[in-house]
Amino acid sequence: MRQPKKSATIQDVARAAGVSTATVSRVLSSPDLVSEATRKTVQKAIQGTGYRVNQAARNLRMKRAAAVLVLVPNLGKPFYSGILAGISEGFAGSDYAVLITDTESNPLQDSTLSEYFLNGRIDGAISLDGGLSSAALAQCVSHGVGDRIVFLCEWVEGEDFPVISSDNTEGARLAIRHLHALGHRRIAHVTGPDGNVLTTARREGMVAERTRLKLPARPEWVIRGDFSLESGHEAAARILAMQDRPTAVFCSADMVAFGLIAGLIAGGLRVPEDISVVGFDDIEMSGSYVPSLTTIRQDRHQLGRRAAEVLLDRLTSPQQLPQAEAAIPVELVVRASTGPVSDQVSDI
Amino acid sequence: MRQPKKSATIQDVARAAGVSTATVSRVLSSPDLVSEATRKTVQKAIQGTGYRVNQAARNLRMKRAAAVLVLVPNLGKPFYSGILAGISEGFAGSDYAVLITDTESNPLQDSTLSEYFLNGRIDGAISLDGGLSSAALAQCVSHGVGDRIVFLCEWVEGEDFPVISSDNTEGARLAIRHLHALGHRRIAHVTGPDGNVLTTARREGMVAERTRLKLPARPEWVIRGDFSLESGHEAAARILAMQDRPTAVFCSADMVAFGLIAGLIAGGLRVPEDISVVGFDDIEMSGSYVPSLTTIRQDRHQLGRRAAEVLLDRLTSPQQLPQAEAAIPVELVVRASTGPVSDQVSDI
DNA sequence: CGGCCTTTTGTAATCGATTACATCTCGGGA
DNA sequence: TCCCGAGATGTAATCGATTACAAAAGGCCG
Repeated sequence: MRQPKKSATIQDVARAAGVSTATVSRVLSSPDLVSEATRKTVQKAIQGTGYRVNQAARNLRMKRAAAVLVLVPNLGKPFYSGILAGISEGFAGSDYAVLITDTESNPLQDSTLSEYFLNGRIDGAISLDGGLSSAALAQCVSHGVGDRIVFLCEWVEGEDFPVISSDNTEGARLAIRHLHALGHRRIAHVTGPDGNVLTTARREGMVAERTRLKLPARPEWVIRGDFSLESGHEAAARILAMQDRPTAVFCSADMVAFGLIAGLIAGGLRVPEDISVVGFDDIEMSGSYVPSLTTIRQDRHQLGRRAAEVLLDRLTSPQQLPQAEAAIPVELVVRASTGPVSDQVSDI
Repeated sequence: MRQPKKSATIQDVARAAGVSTATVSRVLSSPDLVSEATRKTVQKAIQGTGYRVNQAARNLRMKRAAAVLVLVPNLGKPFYSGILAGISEGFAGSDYAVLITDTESNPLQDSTLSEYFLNGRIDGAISLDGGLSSAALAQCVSHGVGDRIVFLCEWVEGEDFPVISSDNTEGARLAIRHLHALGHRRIAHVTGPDGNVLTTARREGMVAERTRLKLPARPEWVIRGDFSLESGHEAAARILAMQDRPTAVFCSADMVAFGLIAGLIAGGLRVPEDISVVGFDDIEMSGSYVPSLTTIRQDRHQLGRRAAEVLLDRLTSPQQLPQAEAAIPVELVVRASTGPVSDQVSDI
C-alpha cells in the first residue's frame, strides 16, 4: 500500500486466476461466454489484484478512441451549461469520455477537427457551433468520418449533418402570441447577428405570427442584436429614442432581454407597466432576475441528451438510416416581465 | 480520395521513404538524431502518405494518456469561461487534450477521479472544485498520482496540493478601502456559503480592513449568501427591511451583486445614490450591467494559464520541488455602482 | 461406442507506435 | 595503417489489451 505498485495487467489477473488472458478479457467484455465458475474466480482475481483495464491498449486494439469532442462557441455563456450537463448525462452509461473545447478562445483551424479524428483522439463530435467552416467539414467527410458529426442548437446552412435543435420558429410564434393575448400590437424584435441560423429561424416565426395576427410592422422595430447583454442595452437606447415606441419587445435571447430591461429602467421606463419584454432560452438567471423574465424555454438538458444519443447511435451502429430529427419542443414561461398593455400607451 | 483509405501507419511511411520505422519515429520525436537528408526524405513520405500518428499506440507504448481532466463545479457559471480559456491556452503548445467535467451535474463518486487515472485516461487533473472528498484525494495519493493534481481558485482545507488562486483576502481589503475612501462607514457584507474556502478568505480580508479602518460592525450586516443571484436578491430584502441600513454592501461575487442591485432598485433605492455595491470576480457582464458594477477583478485567464503551467511542469519533470505558488493579484475596477456616501444617509 | 455438435478455454497474432541495443560508416589521431 | 569514437540507421522487443482459430471436454443420438 505504501509504494505505488505498478498497476496490474490482464496477465497478472490471468496468472492469479489460473486462466488465460483470453478468458479474463472475455469476463470483462462478454461474460456470458465464460462459465459461471471461472467467471467467479476471475472476478475475484480482478478484485484481488486491483486490476484496471488500460484504455490505451484497448483503444489500440479496437481502433477507437472512446472519446467524443464537443465544440462550444463560448463556454462562458450560461446557456450552454444545461446542454453540457445533458450531453455528459447522455454519455454517462457508455465508456466515452467527453472532451469540450471552446471554439471562441481556441479557434479551430480548418484542419483541427479532422486531425482529432485522424490522430485517433475522438470517435465523434457534437458541434454547438454553426460557424464551422465548410472546408473543415469537407475534410472530415473526405476522411470518412462525416457520419460521426452531429450539430446541436446551431447548424451550418447547406450541409446535411444531423441537427438537434429546439423548435425556434414555434418559440418565436409563442412569444408573439403571448404578447398579442396581453393586448400588445406594437411589438419590436431584437434579433440575433446576421447570418446566424437561429436569427433566421426566430425571425421567421416572429414574422409569420405577426402576419397571421395582422399586427403592424415597422422597419425601426427590428433591431439587430447579437445575443449579448450589450446589444440589449443598445436596443434600449434605440427604443428610448423613438417617438413612436413599441409596447413590447421580443428578444432573441435572455441575455439580450436583461440588457434591454436594465437599459429601459435606467431610462425611466417600467417593465412591464410601460413596456413588456420577452426573452428566449430560459437560462437559470431568468427566473430570478428582477423582474423575472417571461421567456421561451428551450429544454437544454433534453437537447444535450438527445444529441448524445444520436451520436452514440451512429457510433455503435455505423450504417444508420439518416433518421429525421424532430425539433425539440419549446415552451412559453410566463413571468413578471410581461403584462397587459397599459391604457395610456395603447391609446396613443 | 473517394473511399476512406485506411490511414497510413508508420510502417507505410518507412516503406515509402525506404527507411526503418525507428527512423521515422525519430524524425517525429527527436529530429536532431536524424541526418538532414533522411529527415527530408521521411518528411516527404509523411506528406505523401498523409500519415497521422496514432495516439492510442503512442500512449500505450509511452504509458501516458496525453490528456488532463478539469473538474468544474458548475459549467454554467460565467465565471469559469475565462478560466477554461486560460487553461486550454496553457495546454495549447503541448499535446495534452483537455477533458472537462461538471461536478455538479455529473457528481464524481469518491473513486471516479482515481479511476480516470488508473484507467490511463488522464495524466493529471485540475480541480476548480474545493468540495472534492478527502477520500477521493487520498485514493489518488495512494495510487501515486497525488502529485499530478492541482487546485485552482478553490481548494480543500487540510490537503496540501498546489493551489493557484487569486489573492482573495487582498481583494476584500481593496473593496473595503474603496468604500471607505468614498466616505462609507456602514458597510454590509454578503458572504459565500459556509464552509467554502473563498467565503473565509474574503471574509477575513473584509474584517481585517474594517478593523484597521475602525469601521463599525454589526451582526446583521453580515448576510449569508451562496454566490448566486438569488442570494443577492434575498440579501436585498433583508437590507430593505433594516431600520438602520448600511450605506454600502460588499458582495462576495458579482452574481450576488446583480441580484442585490435588482432587489434594491425594485425596493425603491437608487444605486449608487442611496447605497453603493461592490462585487467580486469581474465577470463579462459586470461592465455592461446597469449600473455597471464596481468590483474586484480576478484575472481569470491568468489563473487558468497558471494552473495549466503548474500541472504541465509537474507532468514533464516528475520530481519537482513543491514550488510555493504566489496568489494571483487582484485589481479594483471602479465603475458606476459605487459613489460617495450621500449626505442625508450619512447624517442619520 | 463412434461421430458430431456445443460449450468452454487456451494459443498466439495483432493493433501501431517507441526505444534499447546492435551495427555500420567515416574521420581523425597515434 | 589501425583503432576508437561519434553519428546515423536498423532490428526487434515491448506496451496491454482483443479475438480468430484451435483444441479439449462433455452430451446426445443412432
